[in-house]
Amino acid sequence: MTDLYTTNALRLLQVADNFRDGLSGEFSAVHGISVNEFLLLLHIKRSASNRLSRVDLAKRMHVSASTITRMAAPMEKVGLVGREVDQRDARLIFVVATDAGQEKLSEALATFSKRASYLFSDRWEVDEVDQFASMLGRLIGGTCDTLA
Amino acid sequence: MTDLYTTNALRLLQVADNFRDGLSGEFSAVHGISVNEFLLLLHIKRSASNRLSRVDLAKRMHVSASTITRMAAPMEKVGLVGREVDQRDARLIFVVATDAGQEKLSEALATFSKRASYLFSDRWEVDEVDQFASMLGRLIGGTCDTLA
DNA sequence: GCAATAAGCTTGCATGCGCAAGTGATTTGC
DNA sequence: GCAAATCACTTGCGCATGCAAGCTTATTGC
Repeated sequence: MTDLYTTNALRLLQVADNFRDGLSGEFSAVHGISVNEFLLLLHIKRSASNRLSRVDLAKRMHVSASTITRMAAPMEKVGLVGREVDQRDARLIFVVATDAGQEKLSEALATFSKRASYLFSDRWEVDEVDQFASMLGRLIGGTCDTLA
Repeated sequence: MTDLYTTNALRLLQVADNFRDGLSGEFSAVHGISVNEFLLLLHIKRSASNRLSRVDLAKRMHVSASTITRMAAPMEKVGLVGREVDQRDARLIFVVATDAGQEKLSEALATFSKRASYLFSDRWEVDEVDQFASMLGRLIGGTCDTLA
């Protein structure tokens, strides 16, 4: 049949898909944002100075720069994020979270954590969760700016 | 900060994204198919009778029925899949893999396995891989038709 | 200094996808 | 038996996204 590496990779994709799908539904219904909008806010909050340039966001989120432009526009309109310019480099336009944006992130993060708990807590021992975290940490490696 | 469940879920999404992105690039460059087209072929191969109806495929792949219709059309045109009708129920249109489709799947599966090996083998002990498989298996649960 | 190159961002175009409506085939209720 | 409901599939429409081209601003080479 197929080796264990392959099986693991397939299951990894499947589990992530399932989780993301469920999350997407609850996010749009309860908070009115998409998973990617949530991740955008989260990346900003986890950044060093609470703001990120568009290309920086694009790299961290694994999307193109144009996607960031088109994601940020409606979020500005709704008041979740604002823009700041760099004094030194007029090319840079930072995305910052407004108070409303931070509030929205906080609510969405609660939903996220709730679903994460459902995923693990019922069927897992505490030390297994620890070990799983360490395994995932190694899989992420140093390849990208880590979110968690 | 954030609890371990949340961290794990974030990392899970991140690892899956990374893997899928890399896979997508190599698939389109080397095999000329998308990840979803690969998964479609794989679902058919893993099915009981080497063929699946469109709604069946949609459920297993977590996409809408219209997506299957639109994915299958170009794959038929290129000769990777064919269609079979059910004698009993004229509504059903099964998707089957042609010889070329099975060949393509086989090549793509080799690429997939190679990348899966890269992901795990360098940094993992054998029994860790075992344990990871069991953990992912529990995360998938009985919620959906399993692919691996 | 100034031309050439590069970086950050935006926009036009094409693609992939979900949702809702439509069509034809089958099952159900009575 | 037949009308109504259900199911499998397709199609029109809108949204999200990547790629390539273009614009503006910085940097580099000389």
